[in-house]
Parts: sequence; C-alpha cells; structure tokens
Amino acid sequence: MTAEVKAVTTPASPPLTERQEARRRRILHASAQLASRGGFDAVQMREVAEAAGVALGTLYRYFPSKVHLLVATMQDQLQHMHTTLRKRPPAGDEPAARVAETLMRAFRALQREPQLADAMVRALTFADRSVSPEVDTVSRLTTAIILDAMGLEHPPTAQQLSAVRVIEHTWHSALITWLSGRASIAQVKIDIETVCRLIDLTSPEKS
Amino acid sequence: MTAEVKAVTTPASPPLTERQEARRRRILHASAQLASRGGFDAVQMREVAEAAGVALGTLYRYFPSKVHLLVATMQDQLQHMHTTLRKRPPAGDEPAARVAETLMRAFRALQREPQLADAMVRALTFADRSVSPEVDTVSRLTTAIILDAMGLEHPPTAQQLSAVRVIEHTWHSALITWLSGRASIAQVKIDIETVCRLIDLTSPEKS
DNA sequence: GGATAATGTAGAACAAGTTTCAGACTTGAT
DNA sequence: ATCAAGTCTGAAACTTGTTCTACATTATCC
Repeated sequence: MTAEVKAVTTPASPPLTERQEARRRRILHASAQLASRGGFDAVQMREVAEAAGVALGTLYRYFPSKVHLLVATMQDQLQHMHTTLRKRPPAGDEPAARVAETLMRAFRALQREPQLADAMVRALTFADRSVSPEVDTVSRLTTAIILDAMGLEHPPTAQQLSAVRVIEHTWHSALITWLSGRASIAQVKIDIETVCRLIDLTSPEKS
Repeated sequence: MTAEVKAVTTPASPPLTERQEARRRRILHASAQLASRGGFDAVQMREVAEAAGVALGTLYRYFPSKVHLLVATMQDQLQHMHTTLRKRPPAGDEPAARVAETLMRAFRALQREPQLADAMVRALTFADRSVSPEVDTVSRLTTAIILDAMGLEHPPTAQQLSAVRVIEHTWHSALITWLSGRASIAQVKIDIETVCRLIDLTSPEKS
C-alpha cells in the first residue's frame, strides 16, 4: 500500500536474559509512572529504583543516567504511539494534511499525560553527546512516523527528507514552548500546520 | 529604510544602584567566561560566585537558578549579536535569502564559542515554567533579528509571523542537534535554508 | 556439580544546585 | 547623624544525581 519503513529498534547489543528483560521493563514502567505524576523532577533515581524493586547500582547499570532513562522511556512510548497511529492512518488527501493530522493526533495523546511529555521532551533536548545514539533512535522513530503519514508511493527525495527534518525540529521545539507554558495548544497547531506546507513545496509536480 | 522594530529589553522591575549593576555585570561576565571554557557543566554556581567576587547567596538573589543565569547570559549575548548584525545587513534579494544569511552568520558566531553556545542553548530548552518570562525575552529578541533580516516594507502579516515562529523552532532545534553532535554544520545549513523557503511561500504575491 | 566471571544488593560517600541563617554593611528618609 | 529596611557575606545544611565498595546471587563453562 505505501512505502515500506524498516523497523526502527535498538540494536540490542548483548541479549538479555528473561529476568533482565523483566527488570528493564519494571524500570521503564516505574519511570513512566513517576513521570506521569510530576514530570521531569519527579523522576528521582532512588524512587525509580525502589518502585522497580531494584538496587540503585543496578538501575545505573541498565541506564547510565537519568537522561538515558528518560530517553529510553520516550523510545518506548513512541513505539507504542507508532503502532497505534498505524492502525488508523490519517485521512487527508495531501501528504501535508496527513502529516499535520498525524502530528496533531500525537499531540493530543501527549496532552493526556502532559507531565510524562514534559519529562521525556526535556530529557531529549537536554541530552548531551553521551546520549546521542539513544536520541538518534528517537529521531529515527519520529522520522518513520512522519514518512508513514506522508504515505509516499516512492522513496522520499532528498528535498522531502529535508522537509521532514524541519518538521521534526518544529515539532520538538513547539512541544517545548507548549510544555513550558509559552505557547497555547492552538499556537502549536498553527505551527505544525505552517511547517507542513513545506511538504507541498517539495512534492514532485502534480499537474 | 525598513520596518521599525521596537527595542526588546528587560522590563527592569526595580532600578538597580550602580554597584548592583556592576555586580550583575560581573556575574554575567563570569558566567560567560566559565561557559566558554567547559559549557553547561562548567558553569558551577560556586565558581561563578567566586569569579564574580560575590557571595553565593547574592548570586542567587540576582539569578534564582543556574538556568535563569544562563538564559540571562544568552539575552546578553543576543543583544550584542543583534547590534553586530545590524551593522552589516544581509545582501540577498529575497527575504528568505536574507534571513538564511543572517542566521548562518549568527551560526558562525556561535561556532567560534561552541561551549558557550552549548551552555546557553541547553539552558534555554531545559528551562521550565519558572523561567518563562526570561525565555520569552530571548524569543522576542530572536524574532526581532529575523524580522530585521527580512527587511519588510510593511508590518508582517499573520502568515509571515507564523513562518518566523517556525524558523525559530527550527533554529533552536537544529542548534541542539549540532551541539550534541548529531548533525553536521552542513546539515544545519541545509535545515535553515529549507525552512527559510517558508518565507517565500508566505510573501504577498509579487508578479 | 563446582569454579569463576558477571550481575545484583545495600548502603555509604561524593558532587553540585539550592536553601538557610546569623551577623555585617549600605542606603534612604528623617 | 541616626535609625530602619534592605542587601551582602560566609558558612553550613539539605537535596538529588552519580560513584564506589564490600558482599551475595546468578549464569556460564568445563
């Protein structure tokens, strides 16, 4: 139906045992739980460890910093969102409209858990070089969601990829302004719709 | 020659005495100095206080948090940049080209002090609600720089302001990807040029 | 099944942002 | 000049992310 998108998952360096997988899952769950309550600040490493039933040292073995943990949490949530979004593809006629619709859907999902969104997005933009690989994974995941929404017949052109990059930039930055109370939901909507026009601009001619 | 832009400065709630103004200045200078050395992490409140010859408590009276301090540092630097940029206005024919040129000039300035850029930009995006007014000031300054570069004859339309917002989003987010080593300088250039096309898209028709 | 390396635990210790407090210094009004 | 209010200092205390250590548990390999 549409262009294929390769699975975007972690490279999974050393295979984890079952108990380890379970620990990892408990940690991510605790992280998301605490984040939903009070945002970035409420995710305190000691509390995450306790809630996950794991020693502090172990938590740090799995996730070498709070930012790593929250970025991994975001990966997790994004993966969910990607599959959810795929179930009901956007309805618009134009690629730009479909992308805007998809992002607004994602935005509404974030609005339901604004504190969680806060924790994840703040971690993402605060991440330094040591978290680059993980942040990159999140970025690829986001790109995949947008490309999916475009529903291209052919592989995207370089121009289209540039447009997608800019859309991602806008998406992240607009989220931040919303989370920090400097932009309304309506304003974010406008920004997303504005940037999505770039897609039309880079579409192969059509008439 | 071009549309007027109102001065964008801090509201300056209570007027400071001379000694206080001097203290504030020493603090900002120390902050920028330390940031230039080692980025965000190198700006340690105790060190800033010592370098500025001020007690820790005083530092916190002037700037209620590290993020406040760094955002104020950014205000300061942006103000410099704004006046510098105004001296040699961009040469392009189209507004889009002029904005892109201006932003690339700013980008090159940041490249000369990448650590300082790191500290300021990380603080900016990490800022929570308590810093909103200060972040807003930075945002207005950035908007002013971009509108200046557009060199409009008339006050900007709503569409143009939307485009400027998106450009700002892209600018900030692209900077972050560059600072965290996930995007090359060339890539940032492309992103800026890509988003600047939105300006042409929103120009009143011209032929 | 036992040696051994890797992983996990509990808890102390450390680092840097932030708060607090008692006392000294400025400032502004009278 | 003096008093009151506000400001600054120095130092300690507190919080939370991060690291370290000594020991227990688990996994792996022969």
